[in-house]
Amino acid sequence: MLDIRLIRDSYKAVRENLGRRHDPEKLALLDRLVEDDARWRELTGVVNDLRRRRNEISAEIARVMKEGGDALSLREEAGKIPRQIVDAETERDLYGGRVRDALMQLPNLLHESVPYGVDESDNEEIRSVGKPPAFDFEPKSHAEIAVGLGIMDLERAAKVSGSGFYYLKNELALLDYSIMRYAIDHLMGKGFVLVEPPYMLRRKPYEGVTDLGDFEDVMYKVEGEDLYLIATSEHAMGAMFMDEVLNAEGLPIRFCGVSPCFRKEIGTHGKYTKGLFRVHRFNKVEQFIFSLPEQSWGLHEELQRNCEELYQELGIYYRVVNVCTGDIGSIASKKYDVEIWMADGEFREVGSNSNCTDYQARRLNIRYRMKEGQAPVGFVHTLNNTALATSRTMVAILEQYQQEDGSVVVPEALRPYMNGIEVIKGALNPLIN
RNA sequence: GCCGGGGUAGCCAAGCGGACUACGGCGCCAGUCUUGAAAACUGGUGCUCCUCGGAGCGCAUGGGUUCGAAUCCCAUCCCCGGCGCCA
Repeated sequence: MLDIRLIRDSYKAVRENLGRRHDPEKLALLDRLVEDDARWRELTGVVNDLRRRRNEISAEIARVMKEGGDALSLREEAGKIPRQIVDAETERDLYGGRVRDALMQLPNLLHESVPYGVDESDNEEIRSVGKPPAFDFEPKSHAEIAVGLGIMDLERAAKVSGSGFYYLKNELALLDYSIMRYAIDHLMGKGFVLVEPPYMLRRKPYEGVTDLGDFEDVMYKVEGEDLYLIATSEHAMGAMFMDEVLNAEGLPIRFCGVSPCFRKEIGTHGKYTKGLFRVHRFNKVEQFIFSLPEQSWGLHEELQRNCEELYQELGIYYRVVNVCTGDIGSIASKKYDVEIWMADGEFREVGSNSNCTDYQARRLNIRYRMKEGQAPVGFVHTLNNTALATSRTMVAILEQYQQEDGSVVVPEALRPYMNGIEVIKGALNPLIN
């Protein structure tokens, strides 16, 4: 959420910034917001005047009655006011509600270093690390490999749950847990606090962390309850300090969240959906930071280094892009995506790293104070980064570490977590195909 | 799930239809004093709007009763205790 006062004071600059997103609807929304806000302020004055009249007369009635007098005519006059107040309030609230709704729909302001562009083809490649594996055979997709090894079953998952689900077995299930433990150990070693959050959130905190459109396209709602399955632990961790004031001396707070992620993936037809790449549930280890405003840009780079270390130690070939103004989404002020190289020669996103500045914090009312006992001075900044999403990391490992015979070499960094398994051969469970 | 008790400012806490302009304390800020600090004393300490002098709002949240609600009524949420159920 943007600061209404910033919009009032710097309308032109805000409009120009939002204009870089190639979304004319948002600009129209902004213009309407400014008009509605002016009307709201006008009506607030009217309501205040009426309330002042009422308060004055009520005080007069109290005084007269205390002196044993009869306040009949005053009471009659006072009796007319509530109706007027209700009418004026009703109109004021109409505009107030419109202002609030518009504020909740306006995206974050973009950082100046975000490249200008229309869609993902305009994202700016910053660097690539590693190199494509030198196969002297025709490489297979991860789905072919995993099904071939008998360590993944998509058909039976589709039978009972529909497409986008999977059964993982033996080495691949173990690989999933190994990736999580590997990422957890890496981040805890850097002082991140490990958090296993609630897997469901109420609507109100959820509106604070995400785009409202996600309630239709992304999150699963629990029937008959005010609860939504989390699409990422980012959401549960961001909401954690809702309506609180944090002490500056305790910032930044670094969290390492681990959870399953549930996503409807509505509107993703036509995108790459094979195998484990785009699924309705996967596990993820997430970095999340609450910081002071002046710390967040430095921390954004720190998160990026941390997650790239994870890919580098795994020996995965990847590249980093600076996501452009047309592709960045509404919450982030700046976003880096990490994309892995896949066996068909394409790079695809495995994780992203966002500085959300004060956008989520203002929606969630998470402020900070300089010292215990002092008044809050502003909103914290929040940052989130996919350390490792297990599903897509497994895609990278299966495709980049595959061998001609269909087996897959386990990256050395994961072997301690894989009971020492060096090569996945799929021989552990011969009776189930 | 049932029965009690509760939710008041950053924290603790009083008030329980009209002088509430929400008692008091802690913390915090400023001033006095001091070489400096502490202590002591004095004042301040939430949000919104505008015509910067004010006004309005604020007692978990949302409704209602009333000329007037922190106070009475209803609903919801959360916390504590007891009972029930349970991995």
